[in-house]
Amino acid sequence: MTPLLRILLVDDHTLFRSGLKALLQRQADLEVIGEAADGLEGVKKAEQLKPDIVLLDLDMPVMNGRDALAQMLVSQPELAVLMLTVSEDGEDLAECMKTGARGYLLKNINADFLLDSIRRAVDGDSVLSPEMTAKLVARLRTPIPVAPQSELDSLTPRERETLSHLARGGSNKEIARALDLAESTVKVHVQNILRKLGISSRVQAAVYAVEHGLEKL
Amino acid sequence: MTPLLRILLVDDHTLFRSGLKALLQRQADLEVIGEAADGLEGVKKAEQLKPDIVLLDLDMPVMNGRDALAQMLVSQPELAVLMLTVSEDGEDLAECMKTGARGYLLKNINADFLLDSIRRAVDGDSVLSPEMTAKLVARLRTPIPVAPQSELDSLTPRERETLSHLARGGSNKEIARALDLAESTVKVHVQNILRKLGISSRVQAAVYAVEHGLEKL
DNA sequence: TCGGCAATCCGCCAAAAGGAGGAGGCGTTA
DNA sequence: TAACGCCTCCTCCTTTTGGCGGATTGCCGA
Repeated sequence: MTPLLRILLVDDHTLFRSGLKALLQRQADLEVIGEAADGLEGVKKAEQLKPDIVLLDLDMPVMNGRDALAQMLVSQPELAVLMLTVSEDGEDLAECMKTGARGYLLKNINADFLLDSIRRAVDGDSVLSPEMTAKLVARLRTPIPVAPQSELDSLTPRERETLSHLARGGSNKEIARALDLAESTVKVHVQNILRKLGISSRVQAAVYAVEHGLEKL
Repeated sequence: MTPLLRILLVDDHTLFRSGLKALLQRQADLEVIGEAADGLEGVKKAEQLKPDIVLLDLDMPVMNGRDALAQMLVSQPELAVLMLTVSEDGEDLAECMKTGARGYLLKNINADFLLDSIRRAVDGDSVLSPEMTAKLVARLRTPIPVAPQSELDSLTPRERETLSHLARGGSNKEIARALDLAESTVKVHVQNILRKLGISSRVQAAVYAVEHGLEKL
């Protein structure tokens, strides 16, 4: 016999979960082992129950599906997660698949397609709603323009220099040595960087620097 | 009744065409109106016969499927063309879909999937073999190869989770709140992360996380 | 010439991080 | 059973940060 596939349902609509559960339980090889009504609860249940697959809604209170997905994959990178949502947004799709969702299904799919998708996802395949396949292909045709130059220009040259050293992990004292400054001066620069970037810790500043290709300066 | 879907088969294997034709003709709503054994011939027939959909092989003499696809779309931009091939190469897939193929199917698919795909493609949907969906998604993820696992898998799940929060700029206290832990526990995790990654500050850890695509997790 | 700004420093303070040790629980594996 | 790794938490300690408040110099443009 085929091993039982243990399923976790995460969706904030109780009725939707109930219906889905009834539908899935009719299959001999499927078992719903848990439910959650928001992302945070979903992450916890995924951790506790170690399901074979998670059906995850996108739009939920407390923690949305995207973040929940990310959290689940941190502790269980091989977990099969199928997004099950109403969002036909190509951005949502791309984000989820990039993050590592095993599939992205719209709630308008029929039962057979869902069942088939569940089994395929557990086997390691990626599955998409037909409509979303088209969106993904469209994305392929228009890569992504992106080129945001930003509040980075509001930084003074010295501040940028300080930031680049900061992003390499130096302490204020080390940065001061490297730039031949007093530590107090470096602290002032760091303060200004934080204020201008609207953040509150040097760690965030470092991440910002890396994401803007500033760490190599 | 549903209108007849007029199909053109382009494949250099005669036997494959025969079999496919027999299969398709069994469907009341499908009709094979023409065949071609190479890309050039395929382009001509597509021009003459104005089919609703073309099933097009990739590897063919005289003119390959990619070029034939491009040619067909010049004169009939709205023509539905399904690539039907043995190539599981992600490059082939991406090229064909960029050029404008309506779908990319491997020859190992079953009949039902093919019939379903034909009807969906004519309706304007994009269709992919399940295996190729995974390849496309993988392409989406390429910016972050994730591949260089390295020291990263020396981290325990909890440490990875801690690291991902750290990379978002959270203080130990905030991470503790997020993970529902004591701050002291988070400090232990951070210490272990620093030791395992061979670095000496949380800033470096955050940078490492970002460069390894772990910050969104 | 004056105001603004970048850049350089001070001191002070509370909070956070880094580092070392120990310790109990829990599950897997030898 | 014992050993091991992981997770959890603790204390005690030093160093680093973040966040104030100043201050001085020099440059540039209105």
